[in-house]
Amino acid sequence: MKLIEAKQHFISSWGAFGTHWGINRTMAQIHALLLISSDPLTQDDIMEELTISRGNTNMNIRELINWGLVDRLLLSGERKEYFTAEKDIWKVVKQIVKERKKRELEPMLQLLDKLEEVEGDKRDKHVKSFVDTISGIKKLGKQADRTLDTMIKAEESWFISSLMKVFK
Amino acid sequence: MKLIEAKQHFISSWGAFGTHWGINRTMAQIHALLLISSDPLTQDDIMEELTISRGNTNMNIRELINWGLVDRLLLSGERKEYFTAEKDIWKVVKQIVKERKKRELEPMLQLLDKLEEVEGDKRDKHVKSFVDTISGIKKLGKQADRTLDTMIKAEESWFISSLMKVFK
DNA sequence: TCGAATTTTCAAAATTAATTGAAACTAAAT
DNA sequence: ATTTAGTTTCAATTAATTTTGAAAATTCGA
Repeated sequence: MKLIEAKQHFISSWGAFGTHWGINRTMAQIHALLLISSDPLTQDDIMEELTISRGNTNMNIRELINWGLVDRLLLSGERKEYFTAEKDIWKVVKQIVKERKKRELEPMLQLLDKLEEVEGDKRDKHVKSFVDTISGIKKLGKQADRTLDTMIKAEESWFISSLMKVFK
Repeated sequence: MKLIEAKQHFISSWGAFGTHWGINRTMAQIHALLLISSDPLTQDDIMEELTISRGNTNMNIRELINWGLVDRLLLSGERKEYFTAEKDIWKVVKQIVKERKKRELEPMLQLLDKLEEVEGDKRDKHVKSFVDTISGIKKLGKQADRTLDTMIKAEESWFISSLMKVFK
């Protein structure tokens, strides 16, 4: 397979992959493109490469910057802005985990805390079924939260070697 | 908070949560409803509770069964089908991980294997950047694949106690 | 075998999400 | 101060996804 073909393949697959994880296709594609580019790219480069509009490109780059996955780069003597993606995939994964934890897991845990305090007789099977389910989710969720915190702080080498020992 | 109110809260939040993870709102809501119900429910119960159409209910129940998250139940003497969800949240998580691994991670790893073999001089920085990124993703992906395999086989108690020791 | 109860399908409609592109805005260069 | 290159915004459009509901299919009891 030629490089150009392989790149296209990767970009489109990464885009499709993203849609299964609640990330829009274009955002995932821009990320993929920046991941495999040896040099920083401008908005125009990205528009042209992915054949998408200026507005779409701009909004999704901004969103990637919010997620901490892409950096704006000002080259001296150049008026245009350039963009690069973090290439160390372990850092990328940690960053995504960090953001999703903050945006989704933490609010969910707060909600579960409130729901667990529902009024009513705990011996009533309807109440019991509800509280048991909520408690179970909360317990696992809190564990996941702690585990992810540690993961976010970890080095890749540490992650791999430690998990290799345990998960065996 | 009253039970009925708490249930509605949980169902709607679980639905919104699902949409961030590539799962449609209704499917997540039906799953939530079954999770917190003390008894099995019929299609009509679900339709009524969530005020959704028969077709929608039916399709999403089917999808939940495909995912292995919901079981069909035939009560003797009853003509209608009843449905229940696995209540053990650890089993639920393992089942979701198992399916997503099969549907998404494994195909992605296969693709990366092919893309890594791109033609061209590895000293060319364009080729190198591409191959390095692909290799990095593949390496982490394969590690994740192995880790998840072990997790799928694990007991919850084992999971929590082991991880507590490592991630500390 | 027939008929009623129940489940399933799927084309059309409704809803939601993504994308465009032109205008407004901003900031550097002249 | 004005022009110009570049960036951002957002209302309107387009595309994708979800939902409906009625018809078809199936299943079970009489």
